[in-house]
Amino acid sequence: MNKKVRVRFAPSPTGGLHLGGVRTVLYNYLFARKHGGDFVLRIEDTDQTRFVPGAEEYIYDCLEWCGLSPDESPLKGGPFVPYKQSERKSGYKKYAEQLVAAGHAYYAFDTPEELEHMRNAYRVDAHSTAQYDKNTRTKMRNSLTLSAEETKTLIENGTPHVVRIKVPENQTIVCNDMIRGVTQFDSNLVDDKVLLKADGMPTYHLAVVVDDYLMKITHAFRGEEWLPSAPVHMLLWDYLGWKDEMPQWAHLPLILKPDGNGKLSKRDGERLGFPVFAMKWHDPIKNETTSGFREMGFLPEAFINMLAMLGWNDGTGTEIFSLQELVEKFSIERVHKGGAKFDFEKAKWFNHQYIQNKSAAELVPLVRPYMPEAHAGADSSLLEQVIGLIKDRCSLLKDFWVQGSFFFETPVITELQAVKDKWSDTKKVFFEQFAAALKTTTDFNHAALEQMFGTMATEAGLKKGDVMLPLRIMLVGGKFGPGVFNIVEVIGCDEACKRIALAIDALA
RNA sequence: GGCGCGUUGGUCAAUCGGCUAAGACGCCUCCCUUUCACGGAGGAAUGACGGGUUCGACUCCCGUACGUGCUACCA
Repeated sequence: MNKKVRVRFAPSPTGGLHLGGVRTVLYNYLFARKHGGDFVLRIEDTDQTRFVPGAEEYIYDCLEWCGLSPDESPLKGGPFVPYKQSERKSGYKKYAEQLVAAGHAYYAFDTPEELEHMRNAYRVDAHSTAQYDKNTRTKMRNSLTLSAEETKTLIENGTPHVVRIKVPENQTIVCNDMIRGVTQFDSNLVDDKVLLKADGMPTYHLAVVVDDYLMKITHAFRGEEWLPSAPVHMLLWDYLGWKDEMPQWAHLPLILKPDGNGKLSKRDGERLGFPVFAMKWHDPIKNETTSGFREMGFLPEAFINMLAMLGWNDGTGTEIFSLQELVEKFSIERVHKGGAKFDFEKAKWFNHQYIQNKSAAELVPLVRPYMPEAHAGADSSLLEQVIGLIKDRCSLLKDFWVQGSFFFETPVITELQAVKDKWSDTKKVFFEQFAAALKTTTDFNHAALEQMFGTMATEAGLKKGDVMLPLRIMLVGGKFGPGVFNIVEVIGCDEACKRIALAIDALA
């Protein structure tokens, strides 16, 4: 066990990269970095019926945005090219045949109709379907029931056929998992999975073990949904004669939906108003676009940090970790066994922390893409000033616009009624005088302005508190935002006077 | 249905036999702030159930319940 650590993330490019997928990438990445190993990205596109244009490129983009770039991939290349299973197609057949020759697999010629019939005919009760296994394979059309001659003829005639593993009877198959410890399976309950499909492509089961072997993978991390098929993989490692090279397994817990039960899905995100994909995904087949964490205004570091904590912690209570710190602290043994419900509020909290830890200047280029087009080119020093004023009330990058749009455009007043209720001629006169005073004052900074405002209010026989809120609503449009006089200082005299005048008109 | 996996506050979770059960998110109260936030101080809220083992069990074992995953020529 002193081989160089090599791990892989092996997605099937069929759509957006889901939270759970990114976390699997992350744990692979952390483990590889921690142990000075290699992180491989392998594209498992063996199902040609599920090909989705753009899905592969999307994965590369996601990993890059997350800052989790692989050392070897279809894009980058590496010592074990190609890294796409569709391009490795020709390599799998010989292993399937090797298994047939050794008596660990067989050819099966059953049509979909025949399979369907078998599943119904041999089921033990109404709730289940029969498996293709030791009980039923003797009743099907395969090289176990057909003579060698018949089998040969069928194959030579080009009869569609698959290769199935011949699962042994009465064995206990043990999977030793780094997270869960020992799990045992009764081989009598494992079915004869297809290894090589009729189109010549391997199934996942054959492809993972062959490629993990060929690519010298030492540790295989994947979602918990794979645990039930682990015995098939164990058997394959054994039958192919690679038992000593078998990677160590770790089956990661699932990420569940926040409410109710079940695995988190794209639909839940839509229903509950949060993303489940890392980045925006456009499905060219269904022609629908799904927004992602990036579009929502997450910083990749925060997104990664949040994901790391969903199912793992270092035991100290620390929650904020840089990627480098995660690399140092991460250990697969501390990953939980149980699934975690995703909590979007907590996710936002992580992002808030990261935003607060950045200076306004650092935030300028990050916030800019979330500005509406008309203001995307806003002056950087203005932007920096605004960001500095509002960042502590922003959790997402897109919050900067909702919290600060009034710095850039005259707002629509949504809370006029709150002013109107207590409006008076005295106040009207006061605000007119205040606007006039703004134009002549030489000391245009928030502290001086506030003092002037207070003094004038008193002179007009008004309480400062009675005119603060009206001023805020005139300038901001609603009851929110940073200090009113900071706002006056930033938007400047002309704009402030204009908004006051506009509001006075609206109140008339 | 079968098989696998899991189960500490609403959520994420610490604990690896000594618990008066950390911490974080969220929620509530108060302070700060003549707005809303931020920040500060408090608060409510937890071991699924039943048996064992043990001086002692949230921690170990066995059942039960519940949840979840798989049960495709999909991954």
